[in-house]
Formats: sequence, structure tokens, C-alpha cells
Amino acid sequence: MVSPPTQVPTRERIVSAAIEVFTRQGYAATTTRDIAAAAGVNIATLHYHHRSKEALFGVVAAQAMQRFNAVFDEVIAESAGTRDFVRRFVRAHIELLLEYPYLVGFIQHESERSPEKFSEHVDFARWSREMEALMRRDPEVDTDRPHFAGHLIANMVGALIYPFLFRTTTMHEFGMTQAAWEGFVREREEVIVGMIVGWLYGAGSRS
Amino acid sequence: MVSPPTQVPTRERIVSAAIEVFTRQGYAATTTRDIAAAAGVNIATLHYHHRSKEALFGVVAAQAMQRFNAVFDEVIAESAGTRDFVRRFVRAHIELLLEYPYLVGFIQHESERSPEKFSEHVDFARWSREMEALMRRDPEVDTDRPHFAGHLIANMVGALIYPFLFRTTTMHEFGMTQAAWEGFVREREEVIVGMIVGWLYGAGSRS
DNA sequence: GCCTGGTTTAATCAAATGATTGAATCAAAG
DNA sequence: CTTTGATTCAATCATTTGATTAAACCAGGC
Repeated sequence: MVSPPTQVPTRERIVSAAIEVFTRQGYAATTTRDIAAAAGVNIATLHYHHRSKEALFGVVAAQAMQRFNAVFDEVIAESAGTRDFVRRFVRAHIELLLEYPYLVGFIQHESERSPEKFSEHVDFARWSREMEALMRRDPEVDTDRPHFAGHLIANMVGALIYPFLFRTTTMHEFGMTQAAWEGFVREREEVIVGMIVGWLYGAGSRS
Repeated sequence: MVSPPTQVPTRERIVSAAIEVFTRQGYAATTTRDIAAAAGVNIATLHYHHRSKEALFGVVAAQAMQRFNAVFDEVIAESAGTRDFVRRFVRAHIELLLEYPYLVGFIQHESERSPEKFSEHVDFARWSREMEALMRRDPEVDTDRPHFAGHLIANMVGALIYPFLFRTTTMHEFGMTQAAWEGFVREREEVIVGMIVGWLYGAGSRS
């Protein structure tokens, strides 16, 4: 039995198309005509449901950040300790980004263009506090290092997003197929977890 | 005694302005009028010296990649071993990126838009070979792990570029001043070297 | 002085783009 | 059936933008 043909409302179809096109091309390179075409509606219809290009972009930005908030909240809630948190964090983000490969580049580029649009929807400071709180319960982790949370995020997230930021370049330069690149990305779960856990537990290694 | 007023040629003044504006705003968000204004010349003068916006962009892309090539060649030539290489690599890039904070975001965004423009000017495959060759001489480093060079680059470069990609966000979200952010970035030299060297020398750490 | 070739400029063009208008369409209510 | 309000569309507008044109400018050679 097929579910009733509850047509997706036009307003949301436009948002879906906007996510697709904005995240691929960025704000400046995207025209309202691109989005309207992708959504299969008239340009005027787009403006009828969303006052302006900038307003529509705001909706897209909010939904994009929403995904990360959802992932983080789930990960932190289910994590049973330092190592478990790192593993869940890395795994969940790899899955999310494999589904939306352009998401990171989009957020990077646009969060520098209009920081207000994004800072509304995310609370890195809270993330940091919760991560620190979780790891402070682990006597082997020295959470009192200067900028502990900042370095943790930079190390973990940096290593995590790199292949998604330079997907085309990596594939092109190393002659990888799409499938090979995806294999490489999945391999990285082990690699990143090992590296980060090693860094967290290792004493301050000398130069 | 002042050096003779050897005026910088217009053609190069335009390129300098183009680097400034393109790297800040990206290709699509930049108009030839922006660049002409920044260079203090007429729009027609810009087109007289550079056939088109796309051609001018090509020059900028080439110069941007050139900086990284120069850094890598110098680093690899002077490095005396694994640990020394990592330290020099990280330090040199932090210095370069502190001078041009928008460079990474620019290359990320535009290398995905027009990969050809950039792949002309960079040879990651060669970098990988030379890094691998250097580390293969170190018996403590297992260079035979799957995708060794790929993971090394992703780990090291990812951790390196993160603060530059999300500079505004980081500063805003953690209430850092420009100076505090810069202090954080300089701190990262030690952190990254420690983490990467630990990962390279550490045996495969268990999950 | 006056060419000559390279350079710069104001003015302009054609295409692209964000946005609007007014008419058509459609479903639900009376 | 008619009315009403929401929705959709073709056509159009004003502005921006990459690029060009034709005239002016400015040195160096003669």
C-alpha cells in the first residue's frame, strides 16, 4: 500500500532545492533562477514564498547548522567516556558528511561571509564545555592544558573535514575514483580516533 | 636615502589588488570594479592588462599555489628527519597563513569550483612521494599502512588549516580578540607536532 | 615641434540578475 | 455556479556587471 500522495509543499521544495544549489555553489555563485529551476517552479513563486534570496539563504543556513546540532547532541548524550565520545563524534560526522559532501565547504565559506547568520544557530562554547566536562571525569586526560577544547576541536574537526574540503583535488591528484575516495574516508575513522585518543592520553610529548 | 621611486607597474598593481580581493571574497562575489577600485585604476585599464576576469583569476590562482610550492620545496630540502620535517612543515605554514589568513579558504572554495586552474600549479602526488621517501628512512615509522601519505596529509594539514578556515567563527564564539586568536594559532605548532609525531611513531592504537 | 606607440579614461553596451506586477489558475466555502 | 483567497506564471523592470569603444594622455625618438 503506497502512502497517500501527500505532495511536499512548494515552500519546502524550494528550500530543498536551495540547500542543494547553495551548498554546491555558494551564495554568490547561485542565482534565484538556479534554485527556481532546481525546484521546478517559477521565479516569482520562489519570491512569493521567500521574500528574498538573502532570506531564503537564512533558512538554508539554519537547516545546515541544525544537522550539526542534532549530531552533537545525540553523540554527547550517548557517549560513555573519552574514547567512546571521540569514536562516536568522528563516526557520526563521517556519515553526515558522506551524505552532504558540500556541507563543510559551504559552512566554511559562508560563515566567514556572514558570521551572524550562523552564530545564531550554533553554540560552540556549549559544545566545548560539555566535551571538557565529559573528559574531566577521565583522570588520564589533562583538560587543564591551555586552550584544551580549542585544540581538541581544531585537531579532531580539522582532520575530519579535510577530505571533504578537498575532495575533488584529492581524487584528481591521486587518481582516485569516487568509490576509492569514499573508502579512504571510511578508513579515516580508525585513523582519527587513534590519533586523537593518543594525543589526549599521551603526556605532553617533547619536541 | 630613499630608494628611487620605481613605480610598481600597473599590471602588477592590479594583480596585487586582485589577490587581496579574490582571496577575501571569492571569485563569484568579486567584481572587476572591486579590483579596479582596490588597484586605483579604471575598469578599462584592468581589462587592457588582463583580458578577462577569468584570466586575471588564473594569475591569482597561480601565485597563490606558488607560495605553497615554495614553502614545501624549502621545507623538504632542509628537513633532517621525520620529526624535523613535521616541525618545519607546520611552522612554515603557520607563518605563511598568518600573513595571508584568507588563502586557505580561497583555495578550498575555488579549487572545487575549477580544479583545472589549480591542479596545473601543484603536484600533491610528488609531495606525497617525497614525504614518504623521507619517512621510509626512519625505521620507527610504518609507511606501509594503507593510504599512509593521504592520512598524513589529512591529519597534519587538516589540523593546521582549521583555525584559518574558521577564524571569524572561532573568535566570535570564544570571545577571542585578534591577538588572542593569533596566540592560539602559535600555540598550535607544539600541539600539532606532538600529535602528528605521536601518531607516526605510535603503534596502531586499538579502538 | 610633432609624430608614434603604449597607456589611461569616461562613456557605453549587452547580458545577467534580484525582484515586482498583473493576470491566470485552482481549491474550498457558500 | 459563484465567490474568495491563496498560489502560480509570463512578462517586465531596474540595477549590476563583464567587457568594449573611441577619445585623450603621455612619454621617447627624430
